[in-house]
Amino acid sequence: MERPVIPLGKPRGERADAARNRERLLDTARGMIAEHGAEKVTMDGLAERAGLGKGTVFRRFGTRAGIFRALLDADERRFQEQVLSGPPPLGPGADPVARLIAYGRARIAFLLDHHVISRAALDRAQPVPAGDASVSQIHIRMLLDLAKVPVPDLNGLSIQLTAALEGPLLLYLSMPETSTPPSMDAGRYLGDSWQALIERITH
Amino acid sequence: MERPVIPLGKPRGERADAARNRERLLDTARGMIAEHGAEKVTMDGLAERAGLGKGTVFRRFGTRAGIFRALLDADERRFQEQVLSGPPPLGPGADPVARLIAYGRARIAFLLDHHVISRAALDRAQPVPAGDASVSQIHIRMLLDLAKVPVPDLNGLSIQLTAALEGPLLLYLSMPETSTPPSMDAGRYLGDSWQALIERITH
DNA sequence: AACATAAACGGACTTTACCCCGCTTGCAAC
DNA sequence: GTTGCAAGCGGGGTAAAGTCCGTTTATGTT
Repeated sequence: MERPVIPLGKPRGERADAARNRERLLDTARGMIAEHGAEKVTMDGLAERAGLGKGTVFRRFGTRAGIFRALLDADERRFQEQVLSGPPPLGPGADPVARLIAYGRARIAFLLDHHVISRAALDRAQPVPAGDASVSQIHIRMLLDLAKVPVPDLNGLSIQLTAALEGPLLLYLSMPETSTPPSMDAGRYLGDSWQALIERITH
Repeated sequence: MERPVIPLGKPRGERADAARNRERLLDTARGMIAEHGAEKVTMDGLAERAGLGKGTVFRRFGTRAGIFRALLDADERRFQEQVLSGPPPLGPGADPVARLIAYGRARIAFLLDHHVISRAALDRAQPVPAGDASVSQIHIRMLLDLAKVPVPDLNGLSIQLTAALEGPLLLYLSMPETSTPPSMDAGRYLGDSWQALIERITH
């Protein structure tokens, strides 16, 4: 009879059908991207192919970009695991400068791998899939701190380094010459540049 | 009677009415942005308010983002004039490192001023209004070269510095703390960070 | 098992970017 | 002034994003 004063210890987690449908939608989206490219993924199309209503798709992901962000999140989580507890030099254990360099190279490879989805996750209404960049930024700041880089403003530097790392790929700033899609060469090129930048900054 | 082999020395420049209409559209767009913000500028609305057809708007600017790019271009040109032939330290005449710092500060101020339009000019189909970034990049590369910064890859560094400079504002990467729109403080903050970064890189 | 309720669902509806194509017009050559 | 025509114009048409709201359903409670 009596109603507990605070009846919601947990906000009553996601319903089972909802979870199932989310997976189904993500799978379907992956399939559509593989088949026809990210550009061709429409909300109607996705809904229909997944056998669900359009309203459901929007309820789940809010916006078109949201789908791609969700897709990224999964891989992003795996990436972070490597960074947080994988083997050195990416993971903990190595010299912070070496880790910074390794992080940059790994991140570039990751963004290169995911650049189609990353770009599709961009959204002029809420442009930065904040998760990605922030995590990079926090990690970079931590490593700079560990490396004892003497700099007046650690926060500012980490913002800029994050931008220097992710900007070229997210903004698709000019690769060396070509305007063709990024290749493995580009990864090597950007990785080397990153290393040079870090070495220069850390003396 | 005889038809010249190459009758089109010049591709017959823009027609007078077209030029007039472009100006009219840009003015109208500026007005609408000032009144209701960039988000509220729709192609139909713009066309109607300018007393023109929707088709005309698209013929002129190609895409919605194109309008904002055109708007930026005008101011961008004035900015570049300052950089190319204004007084030092922004213009020529000062020490390259000082110019690099001045350029960054000026650019940050410019982007802050125009951040609404800049952001609106972003377009997931062709994301970087290539003009802006490239010009920054070329200028930065030139100054780095003048400064004789000994770096294995000048091009790579200039790409990264450009991203470091423009990325935070274009991507709206996290400002210090707030998620509120960028303020003058942000400009100072980013400017100081930029200066520190440049000083560190150039020893 | 029946119930209450919040969450999820679906699809019609609205809005907006962008395309198409027949009509009009500025411009230059005669 | 007439004429040829490429360029410009306009507005109806399409497709896709995002909103709304009435209906259905999972889940915790009695």
